[in-house]
Amino acid sequence: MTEPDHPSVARRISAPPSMSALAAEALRDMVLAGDLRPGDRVIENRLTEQLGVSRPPLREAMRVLEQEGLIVQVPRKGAVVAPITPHDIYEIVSLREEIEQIAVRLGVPVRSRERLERLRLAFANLEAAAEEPGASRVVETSFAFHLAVVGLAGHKRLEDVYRSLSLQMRMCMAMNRRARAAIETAREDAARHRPLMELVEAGDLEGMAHTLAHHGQRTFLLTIEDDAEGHSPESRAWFARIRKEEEEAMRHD
Amino acid sequence: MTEPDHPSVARRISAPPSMSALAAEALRDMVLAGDLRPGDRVIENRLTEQLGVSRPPLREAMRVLEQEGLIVQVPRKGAVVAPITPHDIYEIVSLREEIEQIAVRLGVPVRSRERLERLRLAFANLEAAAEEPGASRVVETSFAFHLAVVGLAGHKRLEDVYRSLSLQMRMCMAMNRRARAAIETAREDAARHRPLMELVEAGDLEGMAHTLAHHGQRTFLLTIEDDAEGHSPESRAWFARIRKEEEEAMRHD
DNA sequence: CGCTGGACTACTGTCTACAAAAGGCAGGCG
DNA sequence: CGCCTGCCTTTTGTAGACAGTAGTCCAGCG
Repeated sequence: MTEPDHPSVARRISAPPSMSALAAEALRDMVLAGDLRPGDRVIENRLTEQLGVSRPPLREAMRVLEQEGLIVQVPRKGAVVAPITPHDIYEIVSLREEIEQIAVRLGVPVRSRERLERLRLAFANLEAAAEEPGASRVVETSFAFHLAVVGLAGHKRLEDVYRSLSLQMRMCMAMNRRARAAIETAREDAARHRPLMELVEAGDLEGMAHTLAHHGQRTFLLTIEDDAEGHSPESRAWFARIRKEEEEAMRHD
Repeated sequence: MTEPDHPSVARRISAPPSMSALAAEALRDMVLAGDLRPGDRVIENRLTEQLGVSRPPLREAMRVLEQEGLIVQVPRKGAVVAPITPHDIYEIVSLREEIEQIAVRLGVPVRSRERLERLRLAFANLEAAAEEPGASRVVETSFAFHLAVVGLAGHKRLEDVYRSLSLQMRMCMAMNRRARAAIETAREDAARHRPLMELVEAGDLEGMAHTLAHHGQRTFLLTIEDDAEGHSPESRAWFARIRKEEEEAMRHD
């Protein structure tokens, strides 16, 4: 008779705090907070004593981070935090935007009550965070809101890709020395979410697609230098186009 | 003096045959070949002696397969080959198609010589495989050709997602008892790749986008039952729409 | 003074072993 | 006869240790 306990309650626990999951979360936070910057080596032994876990769970965690695109593993060399070139920025932002468009096209017509409710909750959180003095929660809740918009489609695979891209984007924001500016922009950007929410409630598909286009770029454009190395032909063209559109939009304000 | 060996040649070996990679490949082949069917449990101990590797590399391999969407891990229950519902089919095929559209839109205008060359190679392989009696290589090379089309965009993240979706699609094809029919369709479908290739050479963006739309569906529609369980509202609507479009297209032939 | 060869260091890849938890099965009791 | 409970088996999660390889640094020679 060790413990009768409650054999049924364990069923509800969807997250038995496995060391791997904990390690993954801690590692992800380190990257997102900028403690680990792109290009930094990720040494297993160092991390194990730093996080207080053994190597196997840490390796699992690194696998997760790799899947999320935050670190890359080189076969016999070890792992590094994913280096970010302008081309990567191009990939992340352009794909992210495309996915938002797809999600809206697929999800808005459905108007699932449950998913709409989740979106409203995310919106409420966002507004609450915008009121707070600290700005860190603004970034987090803003990303959560966008994720909830994509979630309207009820498309798991689409959501997974979007989640990864969002994480990579946050890593980029943490990386850059102009991150503070980015956060401020995010706060100002939060005000733009209200009209978006109204379009959702109205079921205005076209309006949402239009609003979402170039919505994230504005925030993000400030976080990088365009004279950095690692440009590809398409990324160079893309940056030029975005900047021009941005200037145009500024004139209209 | 153990071995002077050739310390320089090892540099060129990009793939030191790590046990994990080997295990991943073997496991993937098992799933794609239908030896492991969706819903089957993936027992670690059984697989280790079957593949002749130890548990750690096998776990790494399972992580890779999970990332590819071929298996799912339930925390304290073990792993199973990803079960496929009609809703999953909807997700896979619809997203795959969207990505092809994006890739063409981004990639065709660039006309990178190197990527075009890769595509031509894939096309040559496909034509060669279509001549052979065995049909297995037709499926493989057909998927490779489509991947090369997506590769035109030079968008790594887009390609990765596409690769995953293709693998899941192949798993579905292996799963179904009407797989033989699907393969035959793929062979007939191979003939349709020639006009697509010509559109690429001509740089006809609109034409490609139009040709790619509903291109894969035809092949794939045969591989599933529409009366299966696991439908969602959107998947049901999607199936209905696709079937109608398909019938329409048949009439035009 | 520069280059090349070798040895060293430190990291990753792999394996064996242990502990804990969940599910299945059998036996007993109501 | 059915249900509940306790044990057992199976399987995963975790830990620590070992070997192999790649990169680096130093010393010796040209």
